[in-house]
Amino acid sequence: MAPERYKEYEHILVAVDCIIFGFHKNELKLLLIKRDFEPEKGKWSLMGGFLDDDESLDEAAQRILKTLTGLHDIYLDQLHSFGDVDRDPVERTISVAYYALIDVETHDKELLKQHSASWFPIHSVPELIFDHEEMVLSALKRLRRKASHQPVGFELLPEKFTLPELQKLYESIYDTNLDKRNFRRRILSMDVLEKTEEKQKTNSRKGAFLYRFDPKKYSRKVNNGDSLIFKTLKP
Amino acid sequence: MAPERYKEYEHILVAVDCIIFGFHKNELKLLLIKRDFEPEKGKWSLMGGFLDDDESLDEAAQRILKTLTGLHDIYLDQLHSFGDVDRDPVERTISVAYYALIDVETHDKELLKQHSASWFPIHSVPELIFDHEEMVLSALKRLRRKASHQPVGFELLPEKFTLPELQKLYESIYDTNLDKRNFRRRILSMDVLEKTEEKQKTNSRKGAFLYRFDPKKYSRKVNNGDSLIFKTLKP
DNA sequence: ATTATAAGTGTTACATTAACACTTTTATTT
DNA sequence: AAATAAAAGTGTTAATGTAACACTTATAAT
Repeated sequence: MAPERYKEYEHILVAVDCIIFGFHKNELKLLLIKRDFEPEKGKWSLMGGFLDDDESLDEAAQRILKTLTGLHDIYLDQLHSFGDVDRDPVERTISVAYYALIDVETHDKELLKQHSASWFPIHSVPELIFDHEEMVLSALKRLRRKASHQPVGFELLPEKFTLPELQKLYESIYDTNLDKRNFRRRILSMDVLEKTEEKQKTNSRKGAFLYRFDPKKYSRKVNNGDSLIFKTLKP
Repeated sequence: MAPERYKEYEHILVAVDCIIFGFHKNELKLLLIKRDFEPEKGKWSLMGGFLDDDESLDEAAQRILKTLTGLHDIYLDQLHSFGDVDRDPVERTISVAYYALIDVETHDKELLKQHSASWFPIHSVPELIFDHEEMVLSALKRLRRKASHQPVGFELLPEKFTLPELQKLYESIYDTNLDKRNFRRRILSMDVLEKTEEKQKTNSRKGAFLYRFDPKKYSRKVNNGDSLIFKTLKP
């Protein structure tokens, strides 16, 4: 006979934390909120909350992110679960971390509604509570790995973007400098970009052509199993 | 004031499941146990158990694996957490999955003590309980990715092994055939193997030289940041 | 008209990868 | 003793991919 419950075992608090990366003003940024409850009230923290009984982990991540920042329908990838006994000083809690890449421009308005969330340049992240710094480092590692296999840039940039912007993005992800000619050749040879006739003149007198990511071409490639491998980029 | 407990939130049962890969008789194998409790008693399952209050996730994985199979001090990597609301029909449970690669020969004796655990060829895995099949597929994917960056073979083979054995291992991981000459050149050029004078004659009249993995050379390389990238192997 | 600034463009040497077939060794068979 | 069968072992070449490198173009501002 099936039991109704695994009675004898410990039930534990399960948290979900969200690591959100953005890209703005040629810098990779991390979204943080000022914690408004104890413990560590007033300190900077990832967006976190507890898993409810009636939602999956993925759903919890969506809900928590939305509640704290207004961001909704963001594609969140699960990163890792953190389970050290003492990671939360209040009570034994495990945390399942998720991460996402978003375009700061497109989502800015939603965020403005909120006062407690702000973007920090990835190199000037303040002290974080609990093991959140470890989570961020782990997410950054994952982002780098992901970026070397897939054209992640497109998730972090607005619909239309220039190649110099895309290059700056990769440079900030890898914290390095890349050769313009090699970078362009590689990106364009992936054949997932569509050039528009518009020029963006924010950064130069000459202006740079705007490109758009072509999701059809992209998904056709991915479905064909063509790995869009974007090998380790070197200066 | 810091609270003593996050009282208002749901406490949930946290399981840990272990996916163990082995390699024997030129085949990639998966370790499973026959479940001896309800629900699904008598069905095949991954090695699983519940997280205790006083142990980390990593520790729980070690303990659970040891309890059910006798295997101890195995390097377990965290895979993913599975959190669908209905994944366990008895009670809402999330499961953190871990995976490991072990050498069947070396650990065989410990396993023999146990009657409920057996190895299954990866292509003839029986029906599994809950979402365990999804876990296995996900682990296999991860193993393939790992194998293309690091010489995983060494974790799955006995101390001394022949190059044809190592090739068979990679072939079974990728489920493909590889060119002998290219394979050998690549493996040997990584310079982490040591050739012994012994020949193994189990598989041929001529006999194949036994090699040994040189952990010093390997860790020196890894520490130098030399990625032992073993690019996608093609036939 | 000049200047300053970022965008844009090609070529070459070098390294890596894929494709490919024959020889060697030795236990077994005749 | 010779023939055979079966897996181990070995190199070369063409094609592809990668890294290094410097000048021209377009345009707003002066």
